[in-house]
Amino acid sequence: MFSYVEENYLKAIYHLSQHGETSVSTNALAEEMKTTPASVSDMVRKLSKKKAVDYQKYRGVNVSNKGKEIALKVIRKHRLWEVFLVDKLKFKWDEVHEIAEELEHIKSPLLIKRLDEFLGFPKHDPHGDPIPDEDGNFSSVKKQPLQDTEVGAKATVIGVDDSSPAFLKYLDKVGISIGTKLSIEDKNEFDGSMDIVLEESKAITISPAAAVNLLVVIE
Amino acid sequence: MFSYVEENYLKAIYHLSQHGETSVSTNALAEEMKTTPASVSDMVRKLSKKKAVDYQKYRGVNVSNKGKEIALKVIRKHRLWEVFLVDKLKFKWDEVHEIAEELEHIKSPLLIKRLDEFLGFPKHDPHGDPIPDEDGNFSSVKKQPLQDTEVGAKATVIGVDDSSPAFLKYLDKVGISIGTKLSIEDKNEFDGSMDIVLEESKAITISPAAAVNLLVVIE
DNA sequence: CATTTTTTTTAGACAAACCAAAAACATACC
DNA sequence: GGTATGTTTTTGGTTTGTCTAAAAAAAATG
Ligand SMILES: [Mn+2]
Ligand SMILES: [Mn+2]
Ligand SMILES: [Mn+2]
Ligand SMILES: [Mn+2]
Repeated sequence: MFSYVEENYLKAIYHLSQHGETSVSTNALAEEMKTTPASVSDMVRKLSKKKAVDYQKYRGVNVSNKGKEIALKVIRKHRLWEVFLVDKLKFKWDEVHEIAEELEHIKSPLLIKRLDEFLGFPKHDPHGDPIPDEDGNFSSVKKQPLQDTEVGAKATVIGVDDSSPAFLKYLDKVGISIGTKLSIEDKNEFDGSMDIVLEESKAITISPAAAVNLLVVIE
Repeated sequence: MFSYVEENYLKAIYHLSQHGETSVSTNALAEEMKTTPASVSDMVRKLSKKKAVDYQKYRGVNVSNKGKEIALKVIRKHRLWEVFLVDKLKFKWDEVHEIAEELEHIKSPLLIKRLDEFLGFPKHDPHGDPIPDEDGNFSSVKKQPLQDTEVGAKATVIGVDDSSPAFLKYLDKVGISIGTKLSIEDKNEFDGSMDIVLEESKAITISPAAAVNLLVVIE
């Protein structure tokens, strides 16, 4: 029905539309998919013909209900496999994304049902992202970038906005993981960096680049 | 390096060459791959250019050392995933082949290493077939079709030569699985059927069609 | 409203897989 | 040894999926 490339496009469109604007531009999508706007235009027209996206020329794209369903199924599979890799096969959280990119395209729905059961119906993946259920529903708490959190607040890390190994390794190094509690001590006007204290009283300073990608929930 | 279709071809060539003749004919391969001789000729030429098969026109194909290595890696992955599906996800032995056909093409070698470890380094898949190690070595006991076994012999079922759901379901129904011990009571000249008694003293008669596909080792 | 930027279309390319029909070949029988 | 027979290869072509450079069109900007 849908090739794995088409599935990847739908996932990317869904992702970008969640993140930023209502409508996803051709150029933004081209950058995300590491390809050219012309290729994106081609594919988007194809997906539109298949009713997987809503698309008006020059107006950007959005997943249709059908497209959203497909995207969420792929996301569900991706995240469940990530849990499997970390919980069962002892991978580290920065090692699983690439492998899950392949596994997410395995078709069998029964496989995913059984995998979900085997993993104990997890609600979040190793990066703190929620796992949609079979119907595409998932609970979302109102998380925010650490960057946007007030001085004096106490917060808990519940996710990351950048799952690159570089960032995840950095977090490991400074001692931050999903569930880490922290308090914001100060923001430095000069360079936008933030002084925070982790639950075990460890004091660190983190850059704005890190702070925008660290998602927290306020206590 | 090799597409999943190429991997499937190599697996099929290896399989046919193990089974029957030294050299695999175009027609035999076409039948196995459910395609036409013309397509096979095409692909075989391509694989030959890539040094994955030894091939002389009109003389049939064989996997090269390189091709054998690839085939055995795919077979290893296939069988490990089958063990995973049956042992961990509670699939039945007749349900796993299709899914493993997809999973066997996932690339990460580390994934397979960890999976092997997670499964406790199994030596055989759910159908009794040996799982090659990382270097492509596997132990093979001298199994034979039940068909070729003498009246009066006692034997243990160690594999099947046909993994189709139809056959596996039939075996479930009559109470035969890997490890079942049985004794051969009689062969009926008339239709080639065999009377056997299973370990729990259950007496059954099985057709030649079943007997050729049931692999046993004599005690 | 004119210039710049963004987006789309056009026109073409490539690669992987597939197949029907024609041609070439091997070999087995007379 | 010649010829009929079945097998294999080649030819020529299709489909699907993806990609790009460059031209054209639309939108945004000042
Ligand atoms: Mn991921
Ligand atoms: Mn993730
Ligand atoms: Mn199998
Ligand atoms: Mn098997």
